[in-house]
Amino acid sequence: MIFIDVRDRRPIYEQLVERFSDLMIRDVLKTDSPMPSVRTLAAELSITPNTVQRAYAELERQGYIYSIKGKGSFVADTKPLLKKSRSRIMSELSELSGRAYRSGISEEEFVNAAGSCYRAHTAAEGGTRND
Amino acid sequence: MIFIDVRDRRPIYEQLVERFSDLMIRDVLKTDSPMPSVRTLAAELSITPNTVQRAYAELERQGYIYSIKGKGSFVADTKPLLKKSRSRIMSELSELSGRAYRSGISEEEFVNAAGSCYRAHTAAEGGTRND
Amino acid sequence: MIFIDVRDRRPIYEQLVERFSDLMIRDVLKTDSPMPSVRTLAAELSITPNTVQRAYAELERQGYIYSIKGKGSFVADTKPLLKKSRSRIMSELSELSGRAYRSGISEEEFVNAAGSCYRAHTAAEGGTRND
Amino acid sequence: MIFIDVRDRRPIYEQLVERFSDLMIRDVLKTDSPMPSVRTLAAELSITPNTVQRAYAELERQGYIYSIKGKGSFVADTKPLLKKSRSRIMSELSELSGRAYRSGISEEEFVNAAGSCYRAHTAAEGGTRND
DNA sequence: GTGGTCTAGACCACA
DNA sequence: GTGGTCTAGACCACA
Repeated sequence: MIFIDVRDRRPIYEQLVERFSDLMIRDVLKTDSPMPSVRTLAAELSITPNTVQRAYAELERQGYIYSIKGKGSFVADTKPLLKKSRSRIMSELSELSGRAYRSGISEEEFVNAAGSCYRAHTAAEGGTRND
Repeated sequence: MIFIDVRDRRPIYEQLVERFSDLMIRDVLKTDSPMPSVRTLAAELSITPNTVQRAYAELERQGYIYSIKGKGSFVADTKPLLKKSRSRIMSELSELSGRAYRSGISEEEFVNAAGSCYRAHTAAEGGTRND
Repeated sequence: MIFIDVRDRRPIYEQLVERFSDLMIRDVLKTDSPMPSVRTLAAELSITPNTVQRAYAELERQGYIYSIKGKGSFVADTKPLLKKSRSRIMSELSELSGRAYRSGISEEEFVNAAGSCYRAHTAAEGGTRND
Repeated sequence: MIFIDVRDRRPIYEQLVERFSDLMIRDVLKTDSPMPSVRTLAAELSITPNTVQRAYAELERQGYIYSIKGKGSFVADTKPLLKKSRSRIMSELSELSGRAYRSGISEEEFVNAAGSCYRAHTAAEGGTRND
């Protein structure tokens, strides 16, 4: 379910954070369901528990999971997170479009770029997701 | 040519920076043409020379104008600036579209939002530009 | 005895939870005395029984009331609840004062703020309580 | 200047974050001045560079320092941070005082507790600071 | 068993 | 030189 992309130049822990948060947002991992234990996942991916731990710590900091000492880590309710994330994206898009306008980028150019940038991500992560 | 929007909650010097850089990017103000002197502009806009000075300092820092002691300020060549600005906008748009994708925003929704955000800026600043 | 503040922007069920828990903590509502039935209270306040139900469910979850099927809801013993709540408040106050100290807030400023914040709540809720 | 308290049960990296942010807020460490390098500080404190790195990462995340790869870490401008921190503390104090009021804690009790909690922190960290 | 911290050391990219 | 990531392993508190 979770794979590490060796060609990806980003650190492993960052990849893990993205993969997991993705699965939660798409509701593949349901609220309150248990995450694999740090050691289990480390063994499965053949990486050190430290790196998994780091990813989990970041996921917890961002509100995607909650950890209970001695019990394990669990998927948090990501709905409020999603809402906040969306509204933030929209406000950044607004700021960005203003700068685009002032840099002489036309509406057509801007909208087209938005579309092709978006599709680039679908392609890039689509493959990984189907594994 | 330059107007201050009293309803705009941003500081005046920031408005001036935006208005001037705008005129340069749209090539209304040509490279090497002289900027109005600090005192002249301050008198015209009925604001303190200090505020104009601050705007000019910021424009110089950003590379939009250059100053020659005893002669005044002049419009810089903004083409390289523009190129850098555009490529930065595109890379931010790419990063943003990835986050949109991962937040469950569809391509259609993202592209539509890009368009309407852009048009919001055209409407808001359109009046100033035609002067 | 129970009023809804239409100007209060919080959801009605949350207001109900606060009003009731308040009355229990101040011992206006005694342990084991019956709560008004869901339908009665809903009619009295001209709100839907659903909202009252939600407030009661929350009060039960927090330990303020207990429900007996077919008989109704009753006020729980709130003394242990109170003790826990107080000790939690004190530990949060301790944590907060540490952060205040480290943010350069003086003892005088902190203590004064504590007092005026407290009085703000007395004023705001004073009216409701006397009814 | 920086010491680790072995009796402190909190993790070392957390102590480091607190000590450093403290020094910045009290303006002992000035904006843009260089932080000791990760390796230097690790050697000085006889701990592993990893732990220092972790503390620096947290300080950067919180906005206290900024790091430039290959150049080092530097003290950030903490003034806006301070302002935000203070306003947050005040709003939490307000929320807390409301809960105190509703838990039957009197104004006098609350204000006194605020004072003695505050003084506890002065005492606890006063000694460390003078070293 | 679980998460969380730390050690001692390696290697990378960047300047 | 600098910060940043990772390994392989130890130990702790908590359940």
